[in-house]
Amino acid sequence: MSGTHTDVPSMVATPLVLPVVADEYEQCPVTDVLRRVGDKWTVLVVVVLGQRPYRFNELHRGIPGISQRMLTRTLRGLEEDGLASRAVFPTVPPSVEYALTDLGRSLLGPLSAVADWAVEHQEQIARSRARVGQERFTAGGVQEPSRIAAPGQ
Amino acid sequence: MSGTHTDVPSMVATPLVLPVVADEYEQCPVTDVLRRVGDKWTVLVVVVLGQRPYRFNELHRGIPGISQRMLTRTLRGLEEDGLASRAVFPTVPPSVEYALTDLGRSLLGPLSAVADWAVEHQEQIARSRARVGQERFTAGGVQEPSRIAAPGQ
DNA sequence: CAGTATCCTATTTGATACTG
DNA sequence: CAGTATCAAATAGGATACTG
Repeated sequence: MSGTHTDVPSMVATPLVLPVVADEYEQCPVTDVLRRVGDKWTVLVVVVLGQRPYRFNELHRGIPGISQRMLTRTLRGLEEDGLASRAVFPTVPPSVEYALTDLGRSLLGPLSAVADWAVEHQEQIARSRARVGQERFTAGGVQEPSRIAAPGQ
Repeated sequence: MSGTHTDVPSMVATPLVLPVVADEYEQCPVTDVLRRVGDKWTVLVVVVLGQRPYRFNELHRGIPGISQRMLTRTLRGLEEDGLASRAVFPTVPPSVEYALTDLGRSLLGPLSAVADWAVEHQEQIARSRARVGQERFTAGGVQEPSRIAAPGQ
């Protein structure tokens, strides 16, 4: 990470002294977006809207499995953050068009960095999960009786 | 996003036909990592471990606000995915050292892309939230009576 | 069409106490 | 020191029904 947001100590010795109060993390912009982006549907909606503007039910059909309620909530969230726009056309029946804003489109790049990483390493991760699952079933021993003799305090 | 994982239609016309079953998204590697990374503590722990290895209570002190339970769970998750390693030294009292693996370190880059985006746009997002909050209080009208007359069904 | 309202379940997180 | 166990609270998510 860049280090601009929540300054983790540059390289201080134990004990580490973070310049933060107990819950400053709650307001950390990085934690903030990652939690939004980490919810169940946001990324998917952003990616789909990244293709072109969509109307509500069109999105609903386009993202199988999402409930009307969650689609609404997700879109409201994106709108609130200025990532998507909502344009209402007073026709009958009404038509509402959602589209990414410039800000929303600017997120597509960074997002794909993580996405690419995920795709690239998915097998390795899957293998790790399987292996750790096995180890839980078998072993009970200590891995490395080496290196450190006694911990500092 | 790269398009390798969940192929969103390249640019097909309405109605869009996603080549996915209802809940294939649940197993999408991208959704998968983003949900892990979107939890409350994982990114923070990864970033701190990105500095150097830490022992358990050292991490606990280094991340104010995290409970012992969540620190354990977060670390177990990272370990399971192969992002962090856990080395037990059979001293008395016991000493356990956590560190990022190569895989874990390889995530730092992609993560910082999103992190930098968040830092860069945090004010714009904050302003948007404030503005939308205001609009909820005031307006009730339609924004754009323009462009479309009647929606296609 | 594009939602809202309500109810309910599941998952996440936190607080507290105890242990090898 | 490095956890585990248990319980409670908060939040996310889903199903269903109704509406301008």
